Amino acid sequence: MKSEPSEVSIDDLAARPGQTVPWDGVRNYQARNFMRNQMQLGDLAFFYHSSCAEPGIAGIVEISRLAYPDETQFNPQSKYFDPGATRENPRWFNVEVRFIRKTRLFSIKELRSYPELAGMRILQKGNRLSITPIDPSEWKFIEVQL
DNA sequence: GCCAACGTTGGC
DNA sequence: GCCAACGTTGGC
Repeated sequence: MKSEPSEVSIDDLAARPGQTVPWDGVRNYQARNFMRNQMQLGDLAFFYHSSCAEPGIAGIVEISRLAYPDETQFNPQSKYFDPGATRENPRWFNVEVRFIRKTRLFSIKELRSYPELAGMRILQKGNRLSITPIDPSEWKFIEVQL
């Protein structure tokens, strides 16, 4: 799960009350569907810092609340406001994640260096999804090196 | 700041 | 339903 550290970094998450954050503001249908249809309570995810000086995996989080309607879509003040969404018929959903631990920075450069990880969605050319599923074998390969 | 790649929008 | 134009993403 990608987050810009200037918005929410792994340290920001660790400092929050309850060490949780709603993963709101996602406005891509595929990413929404991963959250709404696939994610289960207790599922683990890598917390990835994107659009920054050192992009890469920076920590591990768990899903602490199942997907529910993203509050920001209803707020005209929010940059994520969606005039096409109603409370009766919400368009966007988000899970909540909880801090598990910080890791060393496992950079995108290093991720790219391992043939074992070449199939990772996040490494594919042109990938723009902020949320992508990860193969269990890829998870293990990375986790033991963190 | 650049720019390739992609998703969305909207006129037709 | 097509597709050009536009906006966004995100590594570099």
